[in-house]
Amino acid sequence: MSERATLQTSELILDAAEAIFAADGDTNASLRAITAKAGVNIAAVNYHFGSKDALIRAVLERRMGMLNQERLRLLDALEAADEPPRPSQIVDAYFGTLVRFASSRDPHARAFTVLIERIVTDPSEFTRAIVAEQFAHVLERYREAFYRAMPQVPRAEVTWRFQFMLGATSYALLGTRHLGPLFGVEEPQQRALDLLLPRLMSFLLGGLRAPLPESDQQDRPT
Amino acid sequence: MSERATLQTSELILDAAEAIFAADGDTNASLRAITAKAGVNIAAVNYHFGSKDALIRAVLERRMGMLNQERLRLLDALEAADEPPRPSQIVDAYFGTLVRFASSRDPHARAFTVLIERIVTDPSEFTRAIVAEQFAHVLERYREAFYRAMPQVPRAEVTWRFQFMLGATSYALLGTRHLGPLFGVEEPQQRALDLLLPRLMSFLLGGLRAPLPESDQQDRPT
DNA sequence: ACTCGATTCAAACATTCATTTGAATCGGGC
DNA sequence: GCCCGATTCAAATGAATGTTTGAATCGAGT
Repeated sequence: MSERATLQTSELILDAAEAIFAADGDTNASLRAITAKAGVNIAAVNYHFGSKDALIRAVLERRMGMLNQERLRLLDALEAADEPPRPSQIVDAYFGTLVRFASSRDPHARAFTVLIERIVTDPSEFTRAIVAEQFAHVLERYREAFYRAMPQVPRAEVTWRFQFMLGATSYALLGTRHLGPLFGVEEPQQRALDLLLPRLMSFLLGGLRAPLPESDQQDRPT
Repeated sequence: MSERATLQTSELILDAAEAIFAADGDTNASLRAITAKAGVNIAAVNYHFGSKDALIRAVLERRMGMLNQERLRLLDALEAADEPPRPSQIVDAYFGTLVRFASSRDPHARAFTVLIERIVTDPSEFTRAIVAEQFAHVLERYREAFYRAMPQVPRAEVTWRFQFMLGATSYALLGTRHLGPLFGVEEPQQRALDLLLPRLMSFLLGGLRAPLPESDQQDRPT
């Protein structure tokens, strides 16, 4: 079974790596732990992927494509409509997609959400570069969609608020398992995720539509 | 110089560790790199601190105390006033303190800000436990201050919004060096930090005061 | 001038890691 | 039924890590 087996072990490794990277971090996770969880030999990683770095890249690229695809699909639909999309619709297309991904019944998808959120704040130049490279064009399209939907707000202001929204969403997702104890919040996991989206949406839109800070005339129009 | 020298090398190590932990992450940073930067012998770490873990704890505790002190001082002042503190004042006392810390001219303080923000999302149980243990009582006091300042908002809602604000602030601080390239934002570092606080404040208050999500009657009053 | 505890230092130790190696094993194509 | 490329495996390799060791060095107290 030369071909079936290859796919089998490759995906066994990818699944195990996804889970262990999410739990322990990418540099902290050892190939021995990953291959043990996958039930394959250590050398299989280098045979199928070439190196640990290549494995990390493969794990990330496998799922980021899904996120990108869904986000672009929703944005295309919004922009194809008669009326120009409203900010709340863009926010839902971008952040709602991620939260729904995190709320998925698929434990692999849930693990990946934690992984991707962590990597954005990671110190490793290598992993952040992968994420940036994969997300760049989607972020660009959404940023421009926000610009068009909020023409009265200076672009620098919109960019910052986009970034703030990313942070709030990141903590919302990481929080249910990492920050929760810090707050004493103890809602059941799945229920917390179900309630999360409307709560997060209210907050994001409130922040996005907040009055501009005083005396913030940009002095350097781009 | 038995006593002077001890303080000297201890603090040389702490300063170097702070910088390298912030740059590379705590598990990723090696004692050899730290002691090389500090200009001391490798064994000095174990002699003065006992272990790498103890060094990490020492680095964190040294500065978290400052943050806690300032945050409690400001909150005490607010609560000692005639009128009860308004949400915007509490937000400024908590998040403004952090941003001002990050905008400090002291490069050590700036490095520490990045370090602490990273650790909150770290996979390592060990470091997160230290941060949680150090911050717990301050978070608790601020959370209750928000409860009192916003009696009409359900407590669970306030807690979540507090957490969203933490995330937005975290990305605001990490962002100027990590996420910036991802957006193509290229403002000079210091100027970006000066403009950051008013921008962040508008966003946080907008989110905090946003209308409640529909159909969010809590069904389980605590 | 000397002694003694505190501190520094170079070297070694034990462990863990990613990666490589070369033989063993598998299974479809002739 | 046999062969050969693809795949798996146990074992070894070499580099990097935190920690320990024991001798060398320092400097205040007498």
